Amino acid sequence: MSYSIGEVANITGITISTLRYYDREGMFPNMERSNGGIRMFSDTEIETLHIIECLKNSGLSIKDIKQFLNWCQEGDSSLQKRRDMFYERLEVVDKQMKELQNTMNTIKFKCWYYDTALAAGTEETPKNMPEEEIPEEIRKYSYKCD
Amino acid sequence: MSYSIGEVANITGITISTLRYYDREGMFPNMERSNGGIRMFSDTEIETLHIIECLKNSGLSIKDIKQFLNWCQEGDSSLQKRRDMFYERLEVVDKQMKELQNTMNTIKFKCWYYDTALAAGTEETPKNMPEEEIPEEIRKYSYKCD
DNA sequence: CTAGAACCTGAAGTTAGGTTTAGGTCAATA
DNA sequence: TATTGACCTAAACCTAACTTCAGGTTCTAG
Repeated sequence: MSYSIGEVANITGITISTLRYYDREGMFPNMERSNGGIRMFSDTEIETLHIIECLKNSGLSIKDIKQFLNWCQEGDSSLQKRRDMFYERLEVVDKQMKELQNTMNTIKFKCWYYDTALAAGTEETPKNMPEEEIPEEIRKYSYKCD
Repeated sequence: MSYSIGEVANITGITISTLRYYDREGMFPNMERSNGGIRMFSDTEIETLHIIECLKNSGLSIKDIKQFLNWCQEGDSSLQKRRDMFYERLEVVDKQMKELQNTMNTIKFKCWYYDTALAAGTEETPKNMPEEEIPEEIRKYSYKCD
């Protein structure tokens, strides 16, 4: 089964120009072309795109992702490097999740803060509220400096 | 209590040049200067930096964060807009967390995949493994197209 | 009072990750 | 066979978010 660039764009939600850019960067070393020079994406390339998205989300640059894809081309001799890379990503994403949880906590605090302000008609109300009146779940995220 | 730009850089981990850039962009509308023109950050600015980080993590651009900080300057008349913005961020960050969880699942699958490959000496082993031999927790992330 | 560390400004430079443009070619359909 | 929609390339362009540079000022410790 092979797909045109437009089909892949539809399947994955990645734009055509980005797909061509990835190809230019060498992300699809095994992709075939029709006689007329038209790209023929296969399931291999779709899976590569899945991995590219995953590694991008984990904070890797396009350059580093290309490095990983090069290792894949080298075969079993690069297994250790590839394993280590994924374990490193594991740690990084774990940190990202914790940071995002902090972000979420601050946002939840702010949602309470503005709900309270709107109910009272003024920001002064939540701003001056004594700690023990702040809902327990968000109390510790009030982050007051002064 | 007031802090020099260098102290703030130490406290927050944000570089001096970034702090100056934020100031140039108007993120600290109430910050004072010494007679000689030197920036004097207060706890208000430290808290603003905390919010800037939070909103950046939630996917907002510097321009949009500036917009929010402008609303803060307008006082109680902008409470509704500010509330709505935080509820929107809530949704966005919720999506981000789900996406990051997917990323994590793919990475965990790959960790298993490469551990298995290394133990066997070849990638063929995990690649051809029948589904029921893949550990249950990660089985559904194997993402095979072919 | 002087040395040097830390601060200041405006303007130019950098980088990643694409996107757009211009000028074509390919392929399925009427 | 002619159209037309999808595809192709190389090269230029774009944007966000900083960072660096050059040249000058302020502040603090000896």
